[in-house]
Amino acid sequence: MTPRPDVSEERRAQIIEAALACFTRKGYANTTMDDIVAESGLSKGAIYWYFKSKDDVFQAAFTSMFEAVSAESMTALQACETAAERLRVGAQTMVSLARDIEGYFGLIVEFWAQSENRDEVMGFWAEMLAQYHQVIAAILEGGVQTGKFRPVDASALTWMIMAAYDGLAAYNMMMPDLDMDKISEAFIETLLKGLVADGEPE
Amino acid sequence: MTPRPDVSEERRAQIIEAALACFTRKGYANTTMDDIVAESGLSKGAIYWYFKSKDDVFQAAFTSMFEAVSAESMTALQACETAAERLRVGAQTMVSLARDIEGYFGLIVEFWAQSENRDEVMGFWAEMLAQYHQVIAAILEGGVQTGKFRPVDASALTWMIMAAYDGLAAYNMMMPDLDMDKISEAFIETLLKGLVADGEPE
Amino acid sequence: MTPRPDVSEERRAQIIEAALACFTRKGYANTTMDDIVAESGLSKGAIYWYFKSKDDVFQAAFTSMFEAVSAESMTALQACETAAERLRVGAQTMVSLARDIEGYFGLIVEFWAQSENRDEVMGFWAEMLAQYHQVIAAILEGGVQTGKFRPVDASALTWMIMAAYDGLAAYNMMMPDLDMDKISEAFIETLLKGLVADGEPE
Amino acid sequence: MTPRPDVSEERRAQIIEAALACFTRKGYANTTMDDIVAESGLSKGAIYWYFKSKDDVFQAAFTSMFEAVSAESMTALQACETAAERLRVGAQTMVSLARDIEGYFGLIVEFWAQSENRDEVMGFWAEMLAQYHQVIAAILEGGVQTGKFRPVDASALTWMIMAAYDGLAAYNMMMPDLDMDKISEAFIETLLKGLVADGEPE
DNA sequence: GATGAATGAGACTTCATTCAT
DNA sequence: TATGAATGAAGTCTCATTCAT
Repeated sequence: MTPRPDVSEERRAQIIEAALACFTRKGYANTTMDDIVAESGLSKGAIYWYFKSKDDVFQAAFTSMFEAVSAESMTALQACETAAERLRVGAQTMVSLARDIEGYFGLIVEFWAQSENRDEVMGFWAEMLAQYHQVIAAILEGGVQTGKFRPVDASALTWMIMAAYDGLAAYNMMMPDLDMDKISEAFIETLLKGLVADGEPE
Repeated sequence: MTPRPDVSEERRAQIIEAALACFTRKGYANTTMDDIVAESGLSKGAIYWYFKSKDDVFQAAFTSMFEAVSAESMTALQACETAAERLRVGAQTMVSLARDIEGYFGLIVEFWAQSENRDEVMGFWAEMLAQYHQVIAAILEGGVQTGKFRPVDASALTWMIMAAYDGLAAYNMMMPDLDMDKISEAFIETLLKGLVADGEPE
Repeated sequence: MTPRPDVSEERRAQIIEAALACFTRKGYANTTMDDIVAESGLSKGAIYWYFKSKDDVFQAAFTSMFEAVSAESMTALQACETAAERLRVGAQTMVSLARDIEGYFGLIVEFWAQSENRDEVMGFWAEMLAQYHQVIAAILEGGVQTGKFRPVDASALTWMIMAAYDGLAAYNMMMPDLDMDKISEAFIETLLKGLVADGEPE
Repeated sequence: MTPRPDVSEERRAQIIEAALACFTRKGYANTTMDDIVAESGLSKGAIYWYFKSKDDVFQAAFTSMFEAVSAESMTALQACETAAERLRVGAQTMVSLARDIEGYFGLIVEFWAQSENRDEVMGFWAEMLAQYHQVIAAILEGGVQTGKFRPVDASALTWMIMAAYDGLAAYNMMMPDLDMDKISEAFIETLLKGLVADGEPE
């Protein structure tokens, strides 16, 4: 009697993938557990075996996606030499993210907005955003410390840059015709103009 | 025989006020018609006498709020002399908005997300955002035309600024401890540095 | 001060006409009091001033229509010489009725079927049908007494003839393509063949 | 591990039986889903697991009843030798039907009347009535072809016979004291007199 | 007489979750 | 582990009827 191979990780991944597909396609509220069941090819019971609720599936799916994306973008950032370059690459990454996971920020907001227990959910996102914030703030601080950037409140500016790209992702969901590349470029270049210290090349 | 005074406007306002209170407190999905009934002190039938659906109540409530806010900020903007000043005042207005109508962006997204007919709802937001966009883009274009600002893609930049403030509003919902004033200021000042043409005073 | 002319009969007629139009167009259940209000051009309160409920309107409308139709068909019948002729004319009248008041029997049945208080409603129709029955039974009995018709149970046969034409009216409502004239003729002629006594001309 | 026995057919039957009981007792409109829930002993969800709407339950219930009745009467008809005999047996069957499923014609009409989409529902009845029509028309045609019956428009006459018995069923709902047997007999015998060809025994 | 705003009980349906097998 | 039938609370909306003016 060989022990059955452990399929639980595989199953979780299967469910998460299906869930993500449903959520991005139809939003959180409009996705039913039956949708996820159909998309995953598993059974209702199986979903509830691995996750304790619809909320739980959602958070797991989002965490998983977020981790994958983080790893990827980290690699891209590390290849950059200057702070300006990093900002540009970061911006491109965020635009790509919005395109790949269509409406990810809309999902975040929707999920939060319709939560019975907003306080609990708040913690979840706050943590995710904090990680994000740390990476970008480090880029700005790097620029400031090397004298390339004027002294700015890196943390504050970072929040706003993040907000801008997350907001753009939400806009893109509601207005698919926006040219995100053009918008992002106009923004980043102006910002860089404002950031670069006098007399410094980029 | 005095004709009965027309109370319909009063009733509509009563319902809208109640609805807005409920929606901002609990989100769109979690607000039931019974909540609005209780909050307004009217009956279910009365709500449906003045509005044809929950959606309809929401759109009316949101429009009414938007119009009130627009009127206010317009007045503030008209008192400004320079484009830079206008941008600063506009920013402050948007921060105030986020503080006053906590979660307005969540409502927008949630309402959009739950719509059966997203295209229809898109039109609703598109119009609202277009008005918003027009005002801000005009500020930037004004700056460019007077030579105060470098030539920039005003429309693109405007979308991003709007996205940034809507994103910030969303962040503020989920992280109420953010110092929005500081964040907004760091952002606007950097942006202005990047905008102002060489050799020009602000 | 001339006394205001009494408009109550006029109003009742107005309401009844509107109600009949609505009921035949949409059936009993699907007709709302608001439909009748709209069709009549009066107000909700006016309807309830003259009638105490939707049921009441319906019964009044039906009675009124029935009386009008009865008077008309009586005249037509009295012009006939033989019993056979009377039967033929009666048949034509019933087909015309089905065509004019489209679905009248369907309305009767629907109204009965969805009544909370079927027993009460039963009496209403029973009385109407009894009047109807009397007229037709008299035709058959006339034929029998003059020796033109074989001796038959005139009352029983009458019920069935009435049922046939009312049933046809209902069928016509649900299957508008039925050729009622042809169907009625095939029926009446066969029936007359079976009725006419041996050796008698029609 | 024995596989779970499939109870779905049993459940459907359980629901259909409960529904039929409710519908015949109170009519279509006055039967609520809660009535069916209570009568069936199942839960609301269970009903909607097996049927997608109240309409769907009704159609399933009616079809099932119709099929049961059809099978029964077919057997009875096949035992008859002559066309006249068949007509008599058919008539008895129709009277029994009216007695057993009191108000079936009311249900037909009511269901039709309340339909949003009458055309769709028409198809449902049309099919049912067409089967009915085919059987009876075949009897008449058989009589004509063997020379027992005079040449008549079998199809037209059939519609009227059906209408007569459905009409009678409706009358019986509203006037339960009618002696349907006597009425039906007087009718069929007269009709047969009119049908049988000269010089033919029955 | 007449108006029409207001009422509120009640209907159908959805869907996250559970649990016997 | 896995299944999918079963649960039932909760939600939106309709509409006959009432009543202050």
